[in-house]
Amino acid sequence: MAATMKDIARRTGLGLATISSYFNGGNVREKNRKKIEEAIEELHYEVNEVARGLKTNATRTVGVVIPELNNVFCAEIITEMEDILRNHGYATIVCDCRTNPALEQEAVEFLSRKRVDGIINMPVDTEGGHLRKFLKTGRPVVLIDRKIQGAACDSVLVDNEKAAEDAMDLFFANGHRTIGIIGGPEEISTAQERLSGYRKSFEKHGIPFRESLICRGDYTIQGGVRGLETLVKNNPDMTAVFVTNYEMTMGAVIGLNELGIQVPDQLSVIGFDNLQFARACSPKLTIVSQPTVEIAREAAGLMLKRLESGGDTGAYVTEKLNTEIIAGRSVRCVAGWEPGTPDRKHQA
Amino acid sequence: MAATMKDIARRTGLGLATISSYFNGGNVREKNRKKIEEAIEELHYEVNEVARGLKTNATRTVGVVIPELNNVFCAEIITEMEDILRNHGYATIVCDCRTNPALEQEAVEFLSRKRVDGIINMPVDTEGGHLRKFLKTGRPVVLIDRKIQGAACDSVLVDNEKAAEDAMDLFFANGHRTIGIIGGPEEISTAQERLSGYRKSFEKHGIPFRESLICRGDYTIQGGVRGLETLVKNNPDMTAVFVTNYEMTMGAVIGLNELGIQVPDQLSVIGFDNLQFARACSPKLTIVSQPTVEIAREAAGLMLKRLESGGDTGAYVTEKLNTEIIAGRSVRCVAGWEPGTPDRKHQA
DNA sequence: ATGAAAGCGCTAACAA
DNA sequence: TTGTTAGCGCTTTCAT
Repeated sequence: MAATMKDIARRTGLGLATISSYFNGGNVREKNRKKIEEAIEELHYEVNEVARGLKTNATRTVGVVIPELNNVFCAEIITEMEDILRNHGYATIVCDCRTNPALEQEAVEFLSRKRVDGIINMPVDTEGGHLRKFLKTGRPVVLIDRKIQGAACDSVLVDNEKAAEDAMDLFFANGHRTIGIIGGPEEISTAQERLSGYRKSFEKHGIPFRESLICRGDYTIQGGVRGLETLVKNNPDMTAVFVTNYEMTMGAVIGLNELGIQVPDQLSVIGFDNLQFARACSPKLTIVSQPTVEIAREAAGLMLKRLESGGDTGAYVTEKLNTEIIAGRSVRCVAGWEPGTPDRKHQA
Repeated sequence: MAATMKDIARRTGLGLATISSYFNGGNVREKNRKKIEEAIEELHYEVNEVARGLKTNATRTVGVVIPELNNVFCAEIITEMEDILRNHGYATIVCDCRTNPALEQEAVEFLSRKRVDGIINMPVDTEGGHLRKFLKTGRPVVLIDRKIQGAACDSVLVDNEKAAEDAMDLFFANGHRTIGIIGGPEEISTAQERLSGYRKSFEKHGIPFRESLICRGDYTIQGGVRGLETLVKNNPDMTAVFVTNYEMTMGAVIGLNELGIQVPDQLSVIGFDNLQFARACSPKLTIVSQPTVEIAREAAGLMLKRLESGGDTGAYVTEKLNTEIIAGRSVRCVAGWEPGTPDRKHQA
C-alpha cells in the first residue's frame, strides 16, 4: 500500500492538519516543512486524489464526449483543450462514442458516476436527452460544434451557413453554375446549416439548381467516395463540387483519383478542413478552414469560468466563430469568365 | 448534493449493506430489490465511483500517455483501446504530452495521484525514467510502439526492421539503386530499427550507398517537407525515397507537390501508414501499413490480464507484430528491369 | 438476507 | 502555527 498522510504524520511527529496544510499552500514552519519534505521523499508519498475528491466533492476532472477520436477535427480540438485544462489543474477524460447515441448516453452517465466536474460535448444526440440528468446535478456542460435547441448550457459553434455561402460564392465568382454538394447527415445542425448556405448562395445569385446536385453524405471517408461517384454519375454537366467536412473531402479526393477525373480541368472542388491535407493534394485543394484552436480555447475558457465561479449560474453563452477560405488551385475559372468577375445577379 | 446510499437506506428502511449488495450483484429479496429501484429512480441516485475507488483502492481507470493525440497512428490505437477497456468496465484517461519528456513525466505523476490502476504508454523518454516511480507502486505498465531497455513491463511492438527491409526490397526488385530515406529522430527505437532495415537491405543486395541518401527527420509533417527537399537537392540521381512515418509521408507528398516532381516518373515513393491517405494520393501511394487495431488489442489485452490477475507478476511479455505493404502505383520499374525481377545479388 | 459499525485517505472546523 | 476530530460515500466484515 502507498504511504498516506498518516504515515507522514507519524514519521514527523506532526498532526494531520499540518501535513494537509503543507499540501494546500497553508503556512507551515520552515523546520516542519523540511521534515515533511524528507518524509515525503523517504516514504514515496503521493497525494491521493481519490480521497481528496471524495472529501472536497470535486475531482478537478472534465469529461469530454465526442463522436470520434479518430477524426482530425476532433483530435485537434481535444489536444488544445486538454492542454489548457491541464494548465489550470484539470484532468480530461475523453470518451469516444463512435457516433452512437446509445454509447453517448452511456458515456455521460459513466462520467457522471466518476463525478467529473463538468462535461464538454460534441453531441451526437441532437435532442440532448443524454445530458438531461447530468445537467440536473448542476454541473456545467459546454457544447461544441453542434447546437442543441434549448439546452441549459454554453455552446461554441461555427458560422456554418456563412462558411458554405463563402465557398459557393467563390464558385459563382469563377463562373460556375452547376455546382454539386456533398452534405452531411440530416439531423446534424452543422450539416443543415452548410446546406442552407449552399441554397442561399444559389438564391442570392438568382440561379436555379436541381435536387440531383445535392448529395447526402454521412461525414465519413467512404461516404465522400460514394457521394462523389453519385454526383458525377447523375450530373454530367456539373463543373464544381463543394464537400462539407474533412473526412468526406478525403473521400471525394479518393473518388476523383480512382475515377481519373482531373481537378480542376474537369471538375472544380472546394473541401473542408485540414490545411495539410489540402497542401498534399495535387493541385492544392481550396478549402473552408475551421478555427479548431479557437473553438478549443473558447470551450475550455467557458468551462473554466463555470468551474471557478463556484456554480453561480450566469446566463448561458453561445459563441459563434468564423471560418476562412484557404485558396488552393482546385477551382478553375470557367471559360468566358475573368477570375473574380463579380456575379451578374444585379445585371441580369 | 447528489443522493447517497444512505438516502436510499432511509427511504427504503433497509440497511446500507443491503443497498451495497444490490449494486454489487449480491442477493436481495425481490421485494426489497423493487423498493431500492424505486428509490433510485425518485432520488436520481447514481453510484459515486470516487467513494467506491477510495474504499476499494481501485479506480477501474487506465491512464494512457502518448506523444501526440493529433496523430492518426496514436488516435487509431487509442480509439480501439478505449473501446476494449470500456467494454471491460475500465475508463481511460488520455494524456497528450506533446512529445515533451518533461510533460510526459508530469503526466505519469498526475495519473499516479489519480490512482489509475495501470498505464499504457507510447514513451517519449527512451530511458523510461518517467515510469520508475509508478512501477514501484506495483501497478502495471504496458509500453506500445517503442521499447525501453530493461523496463519492468509488457510491451507491444512492431517489427520495424523488417518493415523497412520489405519496403527497400520492393525498390530493389524494381531496379532502384539510389534510394533515399527520410528517417526519424535518432533516440527513438522505431526510427533506429527502420534505418537499420534500410541499411540491411542495401547490404543484402550488395549495393553501396552514400550517407547523403539518409535524411534525419523528426516525424512531423514539416520535417517530411524539409526532408524531401534536402534529399532531392543533394541527390540529383536518386530514383526512390522511403518515408518512415505517416506525418513525414504527408510532408513528403506536400514537398513533391510543391516542387512539381512527378511520382513515379521522376521519383518513386514508399510511405508509411494511413491507407486512406495513400488512396487519396495521385497516383495511389505504396505504403508500409502498421496493424494499429492489433496493437491496440494486444496492449489492452495485456493490461486487462495484469489488472484482472490481481497483481501476481507473471513474466513480462514483449509482443512483436508485423507490418504489411499495401501496393499503390508510386513505385516505378526502372528502365531495363522487368517488374519484380529478382535482384542480382547472387548472379553478380 | 439484512443490519450495525469500522474505516479507506483526505479536508476543514474548531480548539489550543 | 499546529493538533484533534468528524465525516465525505462507499464496501466489508461480523452478527443476527
